[in-house]
Amino acid sequence: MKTKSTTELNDTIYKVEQICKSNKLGLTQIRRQVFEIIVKNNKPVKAYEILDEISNINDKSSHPPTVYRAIDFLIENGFVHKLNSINSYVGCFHPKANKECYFLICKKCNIYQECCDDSLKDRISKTAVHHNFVISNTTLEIEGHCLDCNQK
Amino acid sequence: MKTKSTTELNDTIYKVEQICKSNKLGLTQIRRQVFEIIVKNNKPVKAYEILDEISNINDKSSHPPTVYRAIDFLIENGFVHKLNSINSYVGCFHPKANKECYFLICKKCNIYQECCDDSLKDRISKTAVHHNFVISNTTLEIEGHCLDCNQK
DNA sequence: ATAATATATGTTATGTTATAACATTGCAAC
DNA sequence: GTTGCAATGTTATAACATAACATATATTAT
Repeated sequence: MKTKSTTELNDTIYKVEQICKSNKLGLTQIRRQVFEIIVKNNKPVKAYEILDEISNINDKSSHPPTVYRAIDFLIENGFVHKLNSINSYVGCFHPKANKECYFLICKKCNIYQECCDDSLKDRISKTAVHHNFVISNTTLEIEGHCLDCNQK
Repeated sequence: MKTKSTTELNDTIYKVEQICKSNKLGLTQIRRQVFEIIVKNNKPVKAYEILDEISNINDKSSHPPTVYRAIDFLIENGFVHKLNSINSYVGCFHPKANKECYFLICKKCNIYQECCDDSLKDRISKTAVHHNFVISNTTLEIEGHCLDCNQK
């Protein structure tokens, strides 16, 4: 699975900054730090891993609520997604473009890919309609093995 | 959302008993109790709720591993599914028929429905193929509101 | 029947993930 | 400059889950 380039990472961070600016969302230092930790990791990150990194960066120990609050902010605004199946967080590489994101998670190398194609989205929404159900939030996480790991 | 009838519940329990018998799976007392608690609740159940009920039934306090081990057995054999988005467990009403199950979960009344249609399954598997990905496990949980709750 | 083995359960302790509740700070608007 | 609000700090604890080892129960081979 292809990892993200530095350019992609910086673009993503820049994009989020712009969105926050134009929407008057307070991208405070901590929120920014948490976001950077998540996107730069390039793999799903755990809340307590973020907590450790934040503590290191700022040279003083932080507490869980600090991190969870930042994560909440980032999720609310579509900059980060939670992978429920592995209690981890990942950056969104097309913030605001998709409300819903679907993921492929490689169990071996732990790298993930977003797979938000419309046909899948359509299929899910048709399923909901068929059951008279109004969607507020969808979790689709496909675990397995990516091409690289499968060939090894 | 329609709840399950007593007949359906009993059928499900009976079916699981038969599957265990013919596959030489030890459906021990605790495993059976945990399964019954899950299916009879008719809504997603939390591990510690099960723990309480088990303790009541058996008139002595049980410990978390007892419940989690039973859950593991039931999940491994396809009798129960975990809803990762809400850390809860639900019974499967067509055990063994589907390896993967997809769910609609009403945030208001907390009732859930399975929605394992083939077209959805196909779409997901096509998505995986398209990304050169081999699926081992899929989590699809659609949260929102069911017809009844929406009309209120 | 009995020993050997495997399977399941009991028990204690602890690890991991997440939030409640309240105090404090920083900053903008009046 | 004080009121109000958003964000953060801090303490404590809730909620979810497993490791590790002891004991019991079932299965099987002899």
